[in-house]
Amino acid sequence: MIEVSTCFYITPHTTSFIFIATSTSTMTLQKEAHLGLTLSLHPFTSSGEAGSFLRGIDVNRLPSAVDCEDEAGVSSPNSTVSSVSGKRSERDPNGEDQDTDRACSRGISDEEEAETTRKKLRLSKDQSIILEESFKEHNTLNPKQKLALAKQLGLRPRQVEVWFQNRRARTKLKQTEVDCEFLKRCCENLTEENRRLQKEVQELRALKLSPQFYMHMTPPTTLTMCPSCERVAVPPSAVDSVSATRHHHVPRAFPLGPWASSVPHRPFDALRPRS
DNA sequence: CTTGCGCGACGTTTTACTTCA
DNA sequence: TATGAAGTAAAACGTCGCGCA
Repeated sequence: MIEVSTCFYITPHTTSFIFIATSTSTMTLQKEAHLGLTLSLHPFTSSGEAGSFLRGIDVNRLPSAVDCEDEAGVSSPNSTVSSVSGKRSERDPNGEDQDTDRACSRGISDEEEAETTRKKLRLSKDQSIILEESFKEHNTLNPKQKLALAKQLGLRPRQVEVWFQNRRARTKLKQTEVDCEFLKRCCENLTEENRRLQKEVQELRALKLSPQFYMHMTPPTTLTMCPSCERVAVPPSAVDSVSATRHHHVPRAFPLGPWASSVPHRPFDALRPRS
């Protein structure tokens, strides 16, 4: 069993937390590693850049990666075949189709095969690391950087370009998933809060209908009201720090009791749907 | 204003690989 | 154990829109 610990930070607006993934099989482990950006959004950048935080694991030593490494190695960077068309001048017209067995089995020539298929390159571990490092620095490349990186990796500039495009897409997808999950939780929390407040309203209304019972009681609670917007503020203990700081008005305290109906604006108006 | 070019975003296709029956 | 179907991640591609010269 191999244990993978991955730092997982959400957007700056959300609480950071640590995600611990325990992989019980090489498959799971490899998938996490291939994802690279999985659960590893950069903690403090607004752009949501992601980088792999997998540590201490030689991903490409896993069986599948080892198998493909020779083929995808830096020594044979042109093992891919670009597809038929392509307006980009960078596309390599010299790609050779090495999968002749498959071509023969389908009864077509190598040349035809080369023109109609594309061969996918598996990047080596070193190539992936360098690309990831580069992506962490800047998630887009100018032509000069692209050429330099391609030269360093032994890849074609087009391949580097495609890798960055796909990497940006993956980052965005992951960020969307994270945001979606966060909004889902917000919605759940608000629903629960709404339910609680509705119940409170019912209880308060019930109390208001029976003042003779209520008059002998001391005010049960203290609400604060904002003198500017004249709305009741939630007690500080029940509100998170973000919302508390967002409310810029200085609230004043007033007791709540059966006389509360004299308050200019009914405190729970905010709960009513706007017409 | 039009045109051509380069680039990024996005959706899709294809390939390599793993799992499982 | 071998094998093929199904599923998945990622490399590669096509297209569109935008900015710029």
